[in-house]
Amino acid sequence: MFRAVASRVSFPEMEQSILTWWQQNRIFERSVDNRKGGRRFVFYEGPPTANGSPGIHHVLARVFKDIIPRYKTMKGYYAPRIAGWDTHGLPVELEVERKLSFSNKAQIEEYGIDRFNSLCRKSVLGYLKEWNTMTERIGFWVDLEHPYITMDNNYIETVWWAIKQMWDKGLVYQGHRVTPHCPRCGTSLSSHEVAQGYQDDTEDPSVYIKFAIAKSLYKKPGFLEQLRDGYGNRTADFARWLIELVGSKPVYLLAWTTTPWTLPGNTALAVSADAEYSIVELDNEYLILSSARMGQAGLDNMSAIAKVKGIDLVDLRYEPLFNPNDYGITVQTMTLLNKKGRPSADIIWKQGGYLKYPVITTGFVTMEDGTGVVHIAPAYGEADYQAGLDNVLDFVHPVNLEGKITGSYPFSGRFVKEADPLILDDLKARGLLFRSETIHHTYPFCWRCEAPLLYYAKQTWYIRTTAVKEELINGNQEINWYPEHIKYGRFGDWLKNNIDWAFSRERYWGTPLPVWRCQSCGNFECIGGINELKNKPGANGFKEPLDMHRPFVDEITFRCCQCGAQMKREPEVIDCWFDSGAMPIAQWHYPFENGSLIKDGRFPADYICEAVDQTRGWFYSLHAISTLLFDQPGFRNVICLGHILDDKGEKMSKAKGNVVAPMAMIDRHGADALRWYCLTASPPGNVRRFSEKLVSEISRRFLLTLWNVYSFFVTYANIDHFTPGTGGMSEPSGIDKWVISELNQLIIDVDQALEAYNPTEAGRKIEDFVDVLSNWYVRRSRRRFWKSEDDADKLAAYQTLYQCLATLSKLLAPFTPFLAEELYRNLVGTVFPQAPLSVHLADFPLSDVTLIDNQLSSDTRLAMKISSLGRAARSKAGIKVRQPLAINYVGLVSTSEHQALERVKPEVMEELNIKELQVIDNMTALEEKGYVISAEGDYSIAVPTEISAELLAEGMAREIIHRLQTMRRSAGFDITDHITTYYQGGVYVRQVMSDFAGYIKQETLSQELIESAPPGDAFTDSYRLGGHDMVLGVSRLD
RNA sequence: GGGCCAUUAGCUCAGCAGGUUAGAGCGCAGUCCUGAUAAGACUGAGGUCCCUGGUUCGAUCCCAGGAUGGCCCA
Repeated sequence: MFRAVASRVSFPEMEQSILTWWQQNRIFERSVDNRKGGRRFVFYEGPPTANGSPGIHHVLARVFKDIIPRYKTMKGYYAPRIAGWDTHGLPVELEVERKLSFSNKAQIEEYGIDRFNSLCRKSVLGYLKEWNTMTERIGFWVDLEHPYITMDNNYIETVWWAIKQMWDKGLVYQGHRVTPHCPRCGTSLSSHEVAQGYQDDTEDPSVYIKFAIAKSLYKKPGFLEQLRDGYGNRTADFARWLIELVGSKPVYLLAWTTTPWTLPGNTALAVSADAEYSIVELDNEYLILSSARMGQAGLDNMSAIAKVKGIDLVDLRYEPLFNPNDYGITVQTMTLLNKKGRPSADIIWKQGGYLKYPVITTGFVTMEDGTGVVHIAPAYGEADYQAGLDNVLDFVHPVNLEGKITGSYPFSGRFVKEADPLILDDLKARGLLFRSETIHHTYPFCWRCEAPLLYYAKQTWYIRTTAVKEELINGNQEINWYPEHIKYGRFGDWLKNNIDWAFSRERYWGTPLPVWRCQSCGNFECIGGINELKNKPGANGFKEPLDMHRPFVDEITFRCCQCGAQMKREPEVIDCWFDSGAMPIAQWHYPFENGSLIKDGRFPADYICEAVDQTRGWFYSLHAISTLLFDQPGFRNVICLGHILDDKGEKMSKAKGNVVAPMAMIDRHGADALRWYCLTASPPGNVRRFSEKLVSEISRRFLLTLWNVYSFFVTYANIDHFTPGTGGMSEPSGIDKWVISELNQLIIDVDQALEAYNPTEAGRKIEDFVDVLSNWYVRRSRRRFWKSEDDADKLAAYQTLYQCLATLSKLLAPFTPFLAEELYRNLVGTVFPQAPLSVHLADFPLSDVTLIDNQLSSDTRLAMKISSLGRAARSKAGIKVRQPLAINYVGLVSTSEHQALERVKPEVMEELNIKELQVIDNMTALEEKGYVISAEGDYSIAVPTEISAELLAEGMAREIIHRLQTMRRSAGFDITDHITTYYQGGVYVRQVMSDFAGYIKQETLSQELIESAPPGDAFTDSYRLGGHDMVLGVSRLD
């Protein structure tokens, strides 16, 4: 006997009891351990931060993370999975800062880094319980008892080891980087924070500045000759030509900017190599600007005295607007290797005591705005900085971290925005301001204090990822991306444009940068482990128990191996993306423990899954670190999920109040419903609109339908004491063979789709199958289950439906683990004691291809099609299906389908309640005879509207049966109860009752049909059917 | 400003080497069936396949340009 199954079900309650059972029997652990001999399947969990409540997008990710390893486990793979928590980083610090109402770094230092970090440590796992509850409740199987945690000493030690590896290969260096900086908070902001603070319609100056060509320099005796030696004839000849052209009049390059305060930092002007530039005369002076931009600069009607290409202007020298040497500002040269290989020329300039200030070309000069001559200040823009490196420009930075001008300028000491008008006044007085206006544009502000952000070059530690750029790109070839376009799209482009990874942060709560610097000679040393640090000569400052975080690690010093002075740690911590990217090794404390993990198959991952925003986050850090350390990608297959929006297509945010709480959704609809929604509602890579309506719809349409089939099966199987695997010979009918054929095809389809990391397609196939199982197989086979004879046909029906449900439980196990378990334990567990205890310990079903019958499949499709058309025609004619009809005629275009129709004829006849079905060529003739025709595509069907008295009587009998059945149920009788039926009516009713007595008795389990008023205790009702009044009554027999 | 993705019925989504009449579910209107019953089936209404060009005998599909939305980056 199966456990009785009610047709009504609370999925959340059912799931809870399954959940408890799993925990009691440690099913997850066993599902993993059982497969220990099998091939490894490696899944990496991208660690979330548990300092906030999990959202619906986390559920989406976890469902997709879960399904593949579950499937692989059932396919025989050994797939241990470890949970992980990301615990470091600015978001954690900001959360704590908010709690303490801090607004800048000075307050943190004042408060004490130790106290601050201990609050971070407490705060970061504050929502761990909620996360674990959610994770377990949705059935995401991952080892939550032994998670990796990025703030653990062991984890940090591996990260140090990784950095040291890179250090030893010369891949770690200190350089400058331009970052968005909040002058009020005194800190850099992450790109995420910057994105939050853009304000449209910000008013800023829009000014055109004249940069004077350094004529006096060119006129110095011997200078052009020197230039010719250093830079070649072209540069010298062009300079000479220009000087001669303008004669005694001054000549200016006209540039445009919206940030006058960056002008003192200007050290170059950029032009577009291919663009045409005009030299125009105005008020006894000459201006050079892009021909295409003259209109916007107010020079519409000017005619050029000469036109040149941008490339001609390159290396032309101009006078600084503010010579830094005059204002006490240090000039640095951007020291990286000069890629152009012309050191000699720079030496000439420097020896002459001249500033460099050249015209250069860059790719980013546009003709969209400005003058086609772009002001370059390497200290104040990322592109400018890069241009500075490429061209070995001078570097001038007269602004401090509070955003105030330094040096001895007339506007020194002012905040940059306040300095803007003073700078313009100064330039105007010297005749260098060509035009001054204002514009409205988008500009970033600090999201906390609303100060305008300034882009500064700051000192930062880098990992030279560009050194392995080719390897990164080649490694990407081996990764299967789902959806595919990410591979050469977003991710591929990112790799193609790879720049070195600025991985240090001037913050507090993070993995400390393991670099010590000698306070005397400046020698750097990188430390790759705790023992290494302890064994350093003169190592000092350790505290037990060891905490590798700041400020404790800052206390540790040792002796410089070069000069013997004290080595102190550099103050930075590292980017938390490095932490998570190092998880393949750090979760195992490699190489201090688990030294074999690279060789024993624990690296790389076979599968990872996160949302699309991780392309530049975890996907990249994982790929980069794996490539840097082991010269291979860290993962082989990745599902990249789209984002979730609310039902109106808007981003979910706490401020808007449209955030969906996953647990509430699960409490109402169950985890399986939510899982099924996530897996099948839309392709994983797409943006999706979430709405509770869709979840409940899925629950109704799919889960409840399946449940009803299951409940139907169990109810009748128990009545008939059906026990799978026992009993005599069965005789599978056509429809049995058909559904078994569909089932075996389904196994193939689902298997292939999951193998191809496409759960959505796999799920949709299952949906289709359950639909036809319920609405064709069960509906059409129902009578076979409740007929009274226990024959081979009935047995076949039970065996068939049993096989479908038992197989479905296994196919569904990775998708809806709870419902699958419920089905399996009741259908399989109760009957086969030797079978695996849980569906999740079972093997994935194997298809028997010999049972797949394509002809049967297409025949049945035809039967469905014709039946559907037949019902449509009846509907049009107003004839109920319950009314038997003598004949229907079918029109078919394809002659091959004539035979097919012959094969399914009995089924269609039964489905349409007709006595005969014939193929006919000429439909129009029938139409003239009053038949009602319904047609679609190549198919048509005709139904008669005239019905014989005999058939009408039969229809009446069926009508009466229907009423009696309804009464039985209303009276509360059991399905198997036998009854006595009473009736009263006219002659016609009496005739029908007697003509169809056997049929009526059989269908309604009536012992007798008695024509009399029903006794008082009978359930009674009166009807008017087809114009005939009658009273019916039913009473139960003991 | 650049890159990627999406745009098909009121909503959520399928679809198509380019091929006659583009589908499903929900919702709506109507009908039916029923011992799966707080289910189910059928029918109907509902479409500029985002727009404009191009390629083609033929374009929802391929190409170019544009619009809108989303994401990433500036």
